[in-house]
Amino acid sequence: MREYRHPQINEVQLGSVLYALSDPIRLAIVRQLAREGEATCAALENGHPKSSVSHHFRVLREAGIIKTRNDGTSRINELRTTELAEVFPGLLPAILAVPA
Amino acid sequence: MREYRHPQINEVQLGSVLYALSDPIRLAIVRQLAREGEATCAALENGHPKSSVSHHFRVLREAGIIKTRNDGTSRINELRTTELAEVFPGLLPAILAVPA
DNA sequence: TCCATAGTTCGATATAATTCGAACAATAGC
DNA sequence: GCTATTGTTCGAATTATATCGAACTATGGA
Repeated sequence: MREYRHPQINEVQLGSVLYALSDPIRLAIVRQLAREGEATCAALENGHPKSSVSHHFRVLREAGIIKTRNDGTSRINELRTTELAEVFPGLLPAILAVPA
Repeated sequence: MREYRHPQINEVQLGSVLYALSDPIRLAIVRQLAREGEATCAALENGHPKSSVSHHFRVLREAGIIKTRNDGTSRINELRTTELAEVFPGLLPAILAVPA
């Protein structure tokens, strides 16, 4: 399967990041990735249909919040924590500190 | 003119705050309020039609980000900086630290 | 090769948000 | 009371987003 386009970290827009994280499903995905480090898409489905979850991953990926790599038939996702801290210091920690 | 409903600070939802701030016009309003402390709606119009600006103020108000009080025919807006810091510590500073 | 697994993409529907003019409301001043 | 100023609300058009089934792609293993 083909590679994904991930934006360069300095192309990442604050507005897109905030928008992506304003959705409860996407925020839950991000919280879980923060806890677990990495996870496949399937591990983050939580009962939602695959196609919906795939959409949300795309939004997170294109906003610059997650990085997805291929591993066999799976995709492994992780937060771009360090890079995001460079351009938006304190933002992700402040969001993740809020109790779910 | 009647008073506005402002949510209690502990009713404020993270998702609503992030959504409200994901819009460029609303973020610009918030940045200007952070610089200037308070401002009337007219001072924040920046060439947009009144009705559009009024809509954005409402979104910000209902998200819990700004407080609006009446002063004659004007409304004076200010950020709920201290209260927001109680429930989402570091969030607003992190956002405002990003260069416009 | 055949089949299962993991995700993506397409397409259609439904819901929500943005935009802005026009009409309205409230206050201040003359 | 009349008028100007400030902002809200309504209504309608446009645009964007979410949702999810169905078809598809790619990989791995028997």
